[in-house]
Amino acid sequence: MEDKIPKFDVILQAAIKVIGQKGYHNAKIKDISNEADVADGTIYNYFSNKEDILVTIFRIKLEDYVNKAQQEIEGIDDTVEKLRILIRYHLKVMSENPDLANVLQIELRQPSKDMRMKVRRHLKNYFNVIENVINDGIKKGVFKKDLHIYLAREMYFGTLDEVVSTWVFSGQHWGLMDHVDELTEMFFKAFN
Amino acid sequence: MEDKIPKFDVILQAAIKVIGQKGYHNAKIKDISNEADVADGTIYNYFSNKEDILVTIFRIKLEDYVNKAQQEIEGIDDTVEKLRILIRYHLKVMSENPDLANVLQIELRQPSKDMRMKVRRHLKNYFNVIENVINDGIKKGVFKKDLHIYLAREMYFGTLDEVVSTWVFSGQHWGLMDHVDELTEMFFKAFN
Amino acid sequence: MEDKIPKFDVILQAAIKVIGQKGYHNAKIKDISNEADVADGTIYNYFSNKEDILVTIFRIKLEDYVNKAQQEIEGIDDTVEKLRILIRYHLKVMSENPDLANVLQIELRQPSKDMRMKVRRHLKNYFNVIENVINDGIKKGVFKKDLHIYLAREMYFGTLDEVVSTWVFSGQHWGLMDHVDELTEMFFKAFN
Amino acid sequence: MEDKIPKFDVILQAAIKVIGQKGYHNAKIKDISNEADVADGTIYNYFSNKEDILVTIFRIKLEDYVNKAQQEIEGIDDTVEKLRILIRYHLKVMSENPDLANVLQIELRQPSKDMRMKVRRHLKNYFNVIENVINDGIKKGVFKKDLHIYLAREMYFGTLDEVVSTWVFSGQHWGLMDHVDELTEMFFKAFN
DNA sequence: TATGAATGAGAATTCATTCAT
DNA sequence: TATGAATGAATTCTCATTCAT
Repeated sequence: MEDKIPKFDVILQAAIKVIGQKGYHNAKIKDISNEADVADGTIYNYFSNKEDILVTIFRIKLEDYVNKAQQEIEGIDDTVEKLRILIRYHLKVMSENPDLANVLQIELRQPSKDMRMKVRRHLKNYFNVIENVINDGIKKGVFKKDLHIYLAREMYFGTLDEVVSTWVFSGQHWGLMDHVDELTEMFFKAFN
Repeated sequence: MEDKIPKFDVILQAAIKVIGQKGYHNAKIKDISNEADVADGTIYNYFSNKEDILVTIFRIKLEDYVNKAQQEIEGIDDTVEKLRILIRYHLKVMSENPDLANVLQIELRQPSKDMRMKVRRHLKNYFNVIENVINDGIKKGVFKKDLHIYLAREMYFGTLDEVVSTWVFSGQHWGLMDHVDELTEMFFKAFN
Repeated sequence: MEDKIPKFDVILQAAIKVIGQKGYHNAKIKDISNEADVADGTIYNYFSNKEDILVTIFRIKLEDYVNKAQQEIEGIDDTVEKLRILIRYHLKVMSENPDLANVLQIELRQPSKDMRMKVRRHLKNYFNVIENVINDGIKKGVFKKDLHIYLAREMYFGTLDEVVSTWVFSGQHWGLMDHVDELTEMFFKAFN
Repeated sequence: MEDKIPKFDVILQAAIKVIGQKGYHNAKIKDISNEADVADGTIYNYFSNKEDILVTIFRIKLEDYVNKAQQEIEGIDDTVEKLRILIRYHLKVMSENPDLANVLQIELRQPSKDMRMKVRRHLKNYFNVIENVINDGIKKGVFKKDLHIYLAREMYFGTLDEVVSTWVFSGQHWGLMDHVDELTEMFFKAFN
C-alpha cells in the first residue's frame, strides 16, 4: 500500500542522521540499524563496511549537490547573481539538513588520507562549481584579473563552512539564510 | 647537566604529532607513548585519560596562541596592519606546526558537546583577538559601519582554516605564507 | 532436536564454578568464557558487566533457594521438624553445589556497599525463611519466650555457614549431611 | 620528641584499616601508603608484596589474639566462665577493631588455597583456644560426653562471626557486647 | 534478502612493583 | 632507609563483522 522507500535509502538517511549527530567514530552500526529499523546484518547487504557508508554519503550527496547547484545557475548570466544563488543554495541545503551538513563538514576533514582519496573526485566536482563561477567572473571583468582563484575558492567554502558550523553548534536559533545578500556583497568586494 | 625536557611536554608534543596525523580516534595511546618514548602507564601520570590529552592541547595551545597574538599587535595602531600581522602570525604558527593545525582545526569540530564545553572559554578568547580588531576597525571607520561582526569573524577564521586545511592536505608543497598580503587585501575589501 | 541449554544458563553455571573456585576477583572473564565455551563478548550479550554476573547469581540462586525451602516445609506443623528439614535442605543444596556455596557464603560478605544494596532484598527473604520458623517456635512454646530472634538466626546461619565452609575447605572428604540430626538437636536446645 | 611508632606497625595498621574497609582487592597499595603517610616504595622495605601484608596481618593478629585469649582464661576453672570470658573477649576485640574484624572474617574465607595454606598454623592455634575449652568441658561433664567437638567449634566461631558480621554491616549502631550472657547460655545449652 | 547471536581482535586504563636518586 | 616516577603486563569491555537460520 505504502510506496516503499528502498532500504538502501533508509539506511543511508539513518546513517546521515546518526553520524551527523554523533560523529563517525561515535556512531555505532547498531545506532544506524536501530534508526533505520533494520537488523545489523542487513546493512552489510547494502554496504561493504562502515567506512563504505561514509564514502557513499559523500559520493551520493556531493553528486546530488553538484547536479542541483548546476541546475540552479543554469541559464543565469550575471556572475554576481550566480554567486548569490550558489550561496543561497548552499545555505538552504545545509539548513534543511543540518545532520548532512555535519557529516560533510566535519568528516570530510578527517586527516585520514585514505578517506580523502576515496572522495577526491567528488570533492573536485564540488569545488568546480564555484571555481567555474569565479573564473567566469574574472573573464567578464566582474572580478579582478589577478584574483587568485584557489584563494577565492578557499575563502568561499571556508566562510560558508564556518557560518554553517557556527549555526549548527549554536543550536540553530537564528536563520542560516538571513545573510545571503551580505555574504554575496562581501565576496563580491573581496574578489575585486 | 642533561637538558631534560619535562615528560609532560614530551607527551603533549607526541600527542599533537600523532593526533594531528591520524586524528583523535585513530591515534592509539600506544602510538602516543611510542612517539614519546615512554610507557603507556606514564601517560596516565600526567593526563587523567585520553580525552584529557586533547582538551589539554586545546587549552595550552589556544592560550599560548592568544597571548602571543596579542603581543604581536601590541602597540600597533593601524587596523589593516593589525589584520595583516594576525594573518601572518596565524599562517606562521600553522605552517610551523601542521600537526597542531590539524588538531586545532579538525578535532575542535568534533560534535561531542562535552568536548566543546571544555574548550569553549579558550575558544572565546581565540575569537576575541580578531573580533577586537574588527570592532576597532569599525569604530575607526576603516571598516563599514554596519559590518556584521560575527560574519566577519567567520569569514576570517573560515578562510584561514580552509587555506591551512588545503595546504595541509595538499602535502605542504607551497608556502603557506605567500598570500598574506593578498588575503589582507581581500578581507579589507570584504569588510568595506 | 538438539537438547540446547540456553547460553544464559551455561554462562551462569560456568561463572558459579569459576567464581566459586577462584573468588570473584581472581575469576577472569576469560576464565568464565572458556569454562562456558563461548567468546568473551558473548558474556556481554547476557550480562551488562562482571558485577552483574555476581549479582545475578545471588538473585537467581537465593530466589530459587527460598522458593524450594518454603516448599519443603509446606504443610509441616512441628517446629523442630521444620528446623530439621531446613537444615537438611541447606546442607543438601550446599553439598551438591560446593561452588555455589562458596559464591554465596564468601562473596556475599564483600564489603562493597553497592553490592550489598543490590542483594539486600533477596537476602532478606533468605533470612525470613528461618526467622519465620523461629518465630513460629516461640509462639508455640517450642522455643523460649524471650529468645532473641536475630541472635537465633545468626546462630543458625553462622553455624551452617561455618560447617559448610569447613567442609568446602577441607576438601569435602566427609559427608556434609551426616550431622543433620545433631545440629537440629543443638539448635533446639540452644533456643530453649 | 614524640615516641616514634615503628614504620612497620604504622603500615600494618594502615593496611588493616584500608583492607578492612575496602576489601583486599579494592585496597590499593597507594591507599595504604597514603593512610600510613609513607611512599609506595617504602612499603616494600617492610613487606615483600601485597599478599605478604595480608598474611602478616593474619599472623600477627591471630598470634596476638591467641596469646591474649589464653591469658584471659588463665587460672579460671569453671568451663562456662571460660566460655563467657572467651565470648566477651572475642566481641570486645572485634568491636574495638571493626576493620580488623572485617579483614579476619572476610579475607580468611578467600577460596584461595594458597592463602589458607599460609595461615593454616595460626588458624589452628586460633581454633585450639575454644577447642581446648570444649574438650575440658566434656571431660568435666559440663558438656555432654558425645558432643562432636568440631561441630561445637563450628557453631561457636560461626555464630560469633555472623554476629560480628551483622554488626559490622549494620553500621555498628548497637552494642556488640550486649549479648555476651545470652550467647554463653545458648552455647552452654547447645553443648548439652 | 533479512536476522541478530556470536565472535574475538583491539583499546583504554589500572596498579603492583621496581629502582635511580 | 625513603621516595615516587616509570613501567608494562594484565584485564574489562566494545563493536564491526560474520553466518547459520
